Amino acid sequence: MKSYHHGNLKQELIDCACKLCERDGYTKLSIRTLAKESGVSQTAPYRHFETKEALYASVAQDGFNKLSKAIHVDVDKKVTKKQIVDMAIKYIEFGLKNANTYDLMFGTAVGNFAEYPELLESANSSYENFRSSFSQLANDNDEVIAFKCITLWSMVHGLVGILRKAQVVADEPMVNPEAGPMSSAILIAGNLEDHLDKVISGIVEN
Amino acid sequence: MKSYHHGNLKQELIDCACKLCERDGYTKLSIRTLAKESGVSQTAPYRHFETKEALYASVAQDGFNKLSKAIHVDVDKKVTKKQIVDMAIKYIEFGLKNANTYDLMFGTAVGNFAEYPELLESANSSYENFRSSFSQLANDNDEVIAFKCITLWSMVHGLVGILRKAQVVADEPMVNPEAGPMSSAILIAGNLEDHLDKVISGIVEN
DNA sequence: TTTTAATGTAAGCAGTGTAAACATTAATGT
DNA sequence: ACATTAATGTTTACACTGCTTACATTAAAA
Repeated sequence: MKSYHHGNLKQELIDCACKLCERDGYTKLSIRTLAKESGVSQTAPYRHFETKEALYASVAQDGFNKLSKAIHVDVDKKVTKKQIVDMAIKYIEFGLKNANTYDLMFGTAVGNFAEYPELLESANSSYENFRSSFSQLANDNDEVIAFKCITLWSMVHGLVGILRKAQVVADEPMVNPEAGPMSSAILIAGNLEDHLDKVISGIVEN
Repeated sequence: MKSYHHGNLKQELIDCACKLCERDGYTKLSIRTLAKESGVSQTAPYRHFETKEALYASVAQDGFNKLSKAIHVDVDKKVTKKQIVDMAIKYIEFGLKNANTYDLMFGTAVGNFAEYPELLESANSSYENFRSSFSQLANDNDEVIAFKCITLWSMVHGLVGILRKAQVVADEPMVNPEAGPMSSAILIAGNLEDHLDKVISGIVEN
């Protein structure tokens, strides 16, 4: 027989929420079904998450941790441009494969990261991974590096959003550059590495 | 006394929804309060919008129309680089000033634009404005132009997302490039025109 | 071993999207 | 001019949501 106390409810809720958020989108997630899934009463989750947003924050944090792993490159040896290109590709792949989680990480569902210090830490750490790797590629002072990082990050982050929209209409038989932004986006997706190589070169040597 | 039929309910609902969505975020919008606002029964809106998503689609469409106006440049004379830089700035300003509407336009609240042909049309038209202006700047074939357009759009679109996150912590007293992505983003925001000029040059001449 | 804090439950409020059945009126065809 | 029909509105109701309050159980601390 099961005991009154669950023992590991918080983590189980997070794990389950991560799965459900990614599968159905965070909009569809309800605390009640989450509780049911863990065999616990409707209001039990509120002992571990003050609000639904707090739960979202945990899911987002988990997302940033996974992102960090996904884009990690070994910083011991000198970082090459190919590695940064690879990093960008990994980033984009992460955004596309974990689209719903990505929404939680970069959308407005969690209004202010500062209210969730652990989330803020994971998010900043993700960026710091990227920044420190990139900084080995460009011979610039910190401020210029910061500019270039944001430029690259913006582009890659923007691409994720645009490629996702494109996938919705991706079963078009023919891709015509004049047929709208989405077709063009697909064009890029089929050629991602070359594209990023060019763009990153442009950013670094400027 | 007021008549049984409203006369202009659909448009009034859209207008009201646009306002409320922008003010409070689309998450907070409820069909019931919307109906109340127009002095009509709770379910009346369903005569004009099959689902809440359909209403969102109308708000998003309105957003794309406004975006088109905001970034419009006169195409009669030869387009200059300064005009494209200006366009980018206007785009970013639009995204920041109409952040909640922007979410509706580029988020996942409206799953598939193809289900709302008018929305799709407005969205494509926005992009076509941008593309045709940009194409006058770069002497390339359609495919290369498509690539460059998506690159610039991605960057600008990505910047909107990142700058928005940055604003949340914008009251930091000191901005230090090493203090995380958000501080760096603010750095860019204070220098947007120069930054974009450089980036756009990089994209065009490549 | 008592006290206390952490973690669980039960019941209930106010709000939501939306479906179904019905009412009123504007538009249309003869 | 009038009957019919389609459009647009209302009422009622269902199943669901986040969250609050009051209470129960048990693990941890004194």
